[in-house]
Amino acid sequence: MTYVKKCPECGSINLIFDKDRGEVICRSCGLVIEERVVDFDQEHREFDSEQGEKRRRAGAPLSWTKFDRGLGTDVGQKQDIYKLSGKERNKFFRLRKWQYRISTAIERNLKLALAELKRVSSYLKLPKSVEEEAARIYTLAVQRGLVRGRSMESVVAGALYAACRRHEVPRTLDELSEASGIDKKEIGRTYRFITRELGIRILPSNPVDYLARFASALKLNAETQSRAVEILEQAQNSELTSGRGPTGIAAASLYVAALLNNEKRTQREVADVAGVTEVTIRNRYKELLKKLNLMEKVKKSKRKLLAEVV
DNA sequence: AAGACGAAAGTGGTTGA
DNA sequence: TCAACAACTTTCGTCTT
Repeated sequence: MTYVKKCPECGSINLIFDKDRGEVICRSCGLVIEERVVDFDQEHREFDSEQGEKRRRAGAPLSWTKFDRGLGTDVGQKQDIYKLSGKERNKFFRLRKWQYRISTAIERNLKLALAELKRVSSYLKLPKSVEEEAARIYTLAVQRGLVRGRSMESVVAGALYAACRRHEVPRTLDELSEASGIDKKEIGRTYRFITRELGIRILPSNPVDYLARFASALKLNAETQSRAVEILEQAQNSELTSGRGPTGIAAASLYVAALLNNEKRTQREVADVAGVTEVTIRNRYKELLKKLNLMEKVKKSKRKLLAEVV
């Protein structure tokens, strides 16, 4: 189990992993390359299946979407209890009670919250990796006491939004709002709050990430979509994109691309799927025409349309 | 009649003193 | 903490197709 393949000092590939000390050492020059390495290999050999069974210790993979990360034990499962009697049984009930008490507010909160998280995430058809990330963020937020004074649901939504952004599968605040039933502004607020408090850095989302989804919602063909990507790239090169809402830009690019490819959609239609207003599309669209010298192209394609009709 | 366009006023958030 | 500010929205009247 080695991450390092070559010794940075002498370039030798003759490395040895000292399990007891947790170090990777170069055999040629003696340099300690990595300290405190955790050995993930099995620490035993199996000579037959019986030994394997006995020695293998494994469980379900760790998951942040379980409130105790998939670990955990319940005291006293039904069948066990009836095998016992009297004193022993009382002992079990006492233990159960204690466990219930010990499972703090944090854990109970997590249980509920993660259920909610799964609900929203499956509603939005988010990939597993995003769900895991969101669960991690939420868990951190709970541990830091950031949920206090905020509704659990809004923090869940905020965590999901952040996770989406980090994984470059952005959903709009509107979509999140619809899925979770939380006000858009509220989600935005908690999102900003928890990312700031947890020091999560998030790149401004790229309009391109929205194109595919919007295009399919508008039933535009692939050609139009790639046209929109081109337009978007030109726009970014002309610095038309900074400081603007990414959804508005994506929407305007699609609108123009649709015009050019004779697949016209109304501003209203595009505006609706992108969750912006027609006015915003118009503004972006105007800028696109002016700066990218697409004016003639659009007019030309309009003339062509007319000519075809006549 | 529907869509596109543009002006004007309002909203929520950021920034900088 | 407050005011200035940019982006975006809402609303509404007008023009075009």
